[in-house]
Amino acid sequence: MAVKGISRAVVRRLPRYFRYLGELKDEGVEKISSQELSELMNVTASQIRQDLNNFGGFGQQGYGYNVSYLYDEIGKILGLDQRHNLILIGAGNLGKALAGYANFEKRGFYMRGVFDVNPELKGKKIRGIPVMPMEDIPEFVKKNNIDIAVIAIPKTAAVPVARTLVDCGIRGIWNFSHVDLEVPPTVMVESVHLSESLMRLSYTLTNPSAFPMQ
Amino acid sequence: MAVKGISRAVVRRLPRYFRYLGELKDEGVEKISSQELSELMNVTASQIRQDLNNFGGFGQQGYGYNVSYLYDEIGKILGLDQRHNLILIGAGNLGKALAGYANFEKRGFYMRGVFDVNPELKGKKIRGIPVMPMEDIPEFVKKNNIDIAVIAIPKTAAVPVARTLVDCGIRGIWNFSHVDLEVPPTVMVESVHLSESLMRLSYTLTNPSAFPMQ
DNA sequence: TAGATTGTTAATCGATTAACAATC
DNA sequence: TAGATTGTTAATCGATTAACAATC
Repeated sequence: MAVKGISRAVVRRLPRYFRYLGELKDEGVEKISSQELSELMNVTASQIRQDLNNFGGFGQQGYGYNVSYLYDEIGKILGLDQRHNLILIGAGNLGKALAGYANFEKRGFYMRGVFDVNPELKGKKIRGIPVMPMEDIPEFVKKNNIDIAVIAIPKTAAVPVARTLVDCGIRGIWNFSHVDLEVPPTVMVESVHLSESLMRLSYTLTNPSAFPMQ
Repeated sequence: MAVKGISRAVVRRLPRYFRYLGELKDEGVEKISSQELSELMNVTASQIRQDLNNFGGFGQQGYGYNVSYLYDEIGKILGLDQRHNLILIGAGNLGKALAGYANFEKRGFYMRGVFDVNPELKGKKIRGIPVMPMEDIPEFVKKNNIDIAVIAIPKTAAVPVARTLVDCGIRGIWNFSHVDLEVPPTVMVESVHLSESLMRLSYTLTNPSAFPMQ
């Protein structure tokens, strides 16, 4: 299933296809053409066909795409058929919000441990998981086969924590701190810079002429 | 300052420039060349110069860019010199995390009201702001000159709320619900689809060959 | 002035769209 | 078979990079 040489632009769009197909599936829609899907998603049918064909021929000429099959296939491409063990670092408001996101488990993401610098939180439970002190991270990651760390702490703390995580063999980091973490090329980082997102909204409000069509 | 015809790619990068320049400024760095900044940010110097020149000549040949001046100018381009009045819709974990983000005020974003469907929350305070019932939204938006609504509620609730907001003249929506909100072209929507972000991370973990260089 | 570095044009690269032959 | 729609190639468009003249 894994295909190399997929452009970033395509990867960025895949989860959105997955979301729309999931909704169609829930609505009981059995088949859809690239044309119909393109109208739903506000993209071109050509782009949909090009994107999907990076991974194989999922459709059938004269028919279209089987919604349920395509949904499953994109899920596999995204690795959602596999289990991932996560830890959360930072049990503040944002961390709690992320840990509490119920759908994660449905997609194979299991929160296994929560860590925080605040000693008062030690032993308290977030979603049934006791909060542990930061120094326990390395042992926990190794013993529990942790793939992904969710970083929801200030940037000054995030940099050394990322180093620790890399040293104990983490594979991926979902980064919410306001810094671009530098890691070896084998470690994948996906950052969500919330303040940058808000600034983009601010830009479009300040410069409405910039996007006349949307 | 507002310039039209700026590409999406440039707008996406602007807040990142702003972040790096802010850090340089805090470190007391006075001037920087596109070359130096490019090494710091892992982009090309050419791209930096092209991006900045969309908005004017902020540099000086033979010298480089004045950090503090460039920081201020990009801030103005992003509209961060202006005040924005926000409301939060949805006082769950994520909503609380967003309301509690202290730096917002520093950038001119003021949280004025919080709304939630849960009657038990009514009158309780989030960051000093009492939670109000959803039906109070229209009056509150109009009376308090609200620009931006932050939507942190499930998608089924988000769709009708967005309609209400549009009807009472909201200018921008910062959308955290898992749906693409459909609004008139005069209303700006910036969506943060957290689950899509996590799926992209999952993809890169499942298909490591896809990004050999980062 | 000489050296450095921008601003900007031209060249390249990559991503999107259009078109159509293949095929169900 | 005829009609529909994919898979895929070719054309277009846009974004990035390279190069260098302008200029501080």
